[in-house]
Amino acid sequence: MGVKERKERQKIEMKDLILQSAHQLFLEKGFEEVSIRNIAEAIEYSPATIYLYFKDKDEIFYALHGEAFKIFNTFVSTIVTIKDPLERLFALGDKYIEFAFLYQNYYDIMFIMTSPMDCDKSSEGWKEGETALSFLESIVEDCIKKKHFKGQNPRILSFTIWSFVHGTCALALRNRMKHYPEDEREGMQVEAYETFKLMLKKL
Amino acid sequence: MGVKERKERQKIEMKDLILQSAHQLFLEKGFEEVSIRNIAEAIEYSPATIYLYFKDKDEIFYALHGEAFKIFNTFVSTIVTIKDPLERLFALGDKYIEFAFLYQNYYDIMFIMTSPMDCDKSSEGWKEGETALSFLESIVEDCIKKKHFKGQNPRILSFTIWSFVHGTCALALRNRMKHYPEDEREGMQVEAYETFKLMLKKL
Amino acid sequence: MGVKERKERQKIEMKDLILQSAHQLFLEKGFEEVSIRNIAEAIEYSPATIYLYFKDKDEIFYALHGEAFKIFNTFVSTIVTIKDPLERLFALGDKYIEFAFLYQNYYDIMFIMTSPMDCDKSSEGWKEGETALSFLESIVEDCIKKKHFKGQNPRILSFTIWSFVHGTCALALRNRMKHYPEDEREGMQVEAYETFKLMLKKL
Amino acid sequence: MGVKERKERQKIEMKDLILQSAHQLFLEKGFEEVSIRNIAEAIEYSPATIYLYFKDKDEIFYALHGEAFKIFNTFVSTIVTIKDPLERLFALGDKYIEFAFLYQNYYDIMFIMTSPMDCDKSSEGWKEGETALSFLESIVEDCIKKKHFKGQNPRILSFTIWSFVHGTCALALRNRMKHYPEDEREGMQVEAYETFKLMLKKL
DNA sequence: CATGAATGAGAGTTCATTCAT
DNA sequence: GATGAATGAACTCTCATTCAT
Repeated sequence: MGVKERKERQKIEMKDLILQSAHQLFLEKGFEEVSIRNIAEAIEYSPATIYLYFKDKDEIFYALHGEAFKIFNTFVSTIVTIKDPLERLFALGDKYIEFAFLYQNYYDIMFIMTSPMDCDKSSEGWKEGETALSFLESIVEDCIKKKHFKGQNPRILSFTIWSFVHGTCALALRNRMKHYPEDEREGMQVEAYETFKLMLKKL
Repeated sequence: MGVKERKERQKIEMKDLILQSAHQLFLEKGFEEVSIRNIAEAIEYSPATIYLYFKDKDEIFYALHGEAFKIFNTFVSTIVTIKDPLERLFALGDKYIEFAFLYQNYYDIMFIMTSPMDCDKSSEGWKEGETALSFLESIVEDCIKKKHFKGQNPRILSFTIWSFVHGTCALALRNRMKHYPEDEREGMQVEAYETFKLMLKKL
Repeated sequence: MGVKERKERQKIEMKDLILQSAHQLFLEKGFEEVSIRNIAEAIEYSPATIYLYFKDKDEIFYALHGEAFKIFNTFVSTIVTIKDPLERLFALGDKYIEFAFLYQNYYDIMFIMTSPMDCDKSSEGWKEGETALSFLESIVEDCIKKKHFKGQNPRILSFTIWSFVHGTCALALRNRMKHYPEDEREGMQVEAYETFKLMLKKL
Repeated sequence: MGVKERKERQKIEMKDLILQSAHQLFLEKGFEEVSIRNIAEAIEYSPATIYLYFKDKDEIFYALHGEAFKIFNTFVSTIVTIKDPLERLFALGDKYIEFAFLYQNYYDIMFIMTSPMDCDKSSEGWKEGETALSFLESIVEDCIKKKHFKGQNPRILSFTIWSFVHGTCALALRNRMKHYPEDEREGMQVEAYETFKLMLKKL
């Protein structure tokens, strides 16, 4: 019976290999530009092999979608050690923005891309998505417990915060800051977030 | 003598027909996924015909982009009559969000879609874009003159505001509010904006 | 009845205009690269207009074929004034080669291109072609009368000469001299012809 | 164990099949007029299949070009055994002309057809071309050593000879001897070459 | 007489996918 | 389990040509 398990393990390893390669290419070239062939070449297998592990191209990207959220959750979770809830909240924002720019293409899949997100298949991926959101909400609740954001509804406020950080990232990632001089854009991002934090503090 | 004019009009009508069709398809499938062939089929003309009216695929996109901004600017300009700058600012936000949901497709083209936006060709389309932005900035300046937002830089604050309203719209339009019950989503939008306005007031 | 003639004349003028334009473009861009559209644009008429004067693209090129020979014959005829037949023959060779490089694309139609030369339509064009050949043969005959080329058959010798000059031009025009350094090619052409003339003299 | 080899062989056979088909079509219609689709249809495969064996249209041409030169060099090399250099030279001419008529299509590709010959890619194909030329030049040099062609530069003289033989072949292959009665054409070829040889002897 | 509008056909090329081996 | 070979369908774009006006 060890055989079965070994096979199982190998299958998973191969899937991982494919996903990693796809991930890599994806970051380098963007979603549309990556072809099954590219992925296959990168791992030095034939395109046909890919189909032994994934039904079609979409399935690969659903998998990546799930993975993206896993990476995100891990990336962001380092802040749990921060005691003060407000500081923790601010640190979460930092991390969120950092992630968006570090893993631009993942961020894009997670929060911007249209494509096959609507389908039910993606439901697995979204489990992770909800985790992320709950994480934010629980921190906001902690803040409220500590007398911040008096009178605010944690869900609404969380969504407000999310809206801001997403907006600032999405505008940048989708190239909508061109009218600002190139060398100022990054600074503007930072300062806008500072401004938003100030607003939160005063709330 | 009306012949020339009629032809002129027909030409414009045809361009419009193409644009509308393209518009529709871009939104259903995304820029990359729409082909000249698709557009042609949709309007029941041959692909070659498209090229009589638009140089290439990009040109179609730029045309839509430009159009969208024109509509946007008109739509939003009704608020100029509001005396109080803070109220004017809030009304602008209302209008912005209203526009995003009323003209979802245009909004998408303007602020979300990936596209050949990087090229310089788009400069024309972006004139209108800058107009929109300056409009926001001037209102924020007016607010500052009236002693609101003490110590804030109008450009940064404008970008902060834009980030929020864009974020809230983009999450909704791109279907990222699925974990909220469907009948609450709209309300959350509204309340988040209320919260944000409150934050601005306290700033 | 003058009306009919005027119309006739105008028709010919228009045909000429088209041919001239085609000629021009043809020299600039080469046969394959010229489109009906190009020609139409150049004379500031619509493509459809071309079809009022020529049945199709081929017909234009048959016409050019005929014109090419006319130009060739005119170009070459200046040498008739040379008294000495051997010098006249040599001058003919000079002119031939000069023509080939001056009107590369015409030369190509006349002597190299495959295309529709086989068809019977081109018979008109070939009348002129035969004129050119007879011209050469008559000069060779003159040389023989003057005791050159003892014992040679003028037709054969004419063909020998034609073969050489054509060969040297065809190799150059069809880019088969690339292994010679670029700056030597022209010199080689000249010297090869000098060598050939020397051979003729010694014959 | 023969599997790998069989596959190898099949691959080569397929390449050959494509080349032969392309070869055929190029000659019937000319390089520009042949499409990948044509070739594919001719061998009853899909267009995409062609791309499994050749990078693009050009590569097919280069392959044919190279092949042609290889055959040519082999065909012509039989004359090396001839002792007397002048006779060897004349025999080379015979072989050249024989090749041209025996392998009309290859000759056309090698020396007549327009094509993407200008690119550097063709360098491989041209190695063989240069071999052919050096071969001629070395024979001419041998002749000179034996006191023929007094005072002549071997490169120039070689090009002169090449020009003649090419000219005579090219005029025939490209149907420019129509004004000579059909049954005389071959004889004229032969006699013209005889005349040329006589000229060389007297040089 | 001239043309604007339209198109069918075709170019080269790439891709996701399948299937016999 | 892995793949080489193959393909159908699609892509953007250009061209010669037609026809109603």
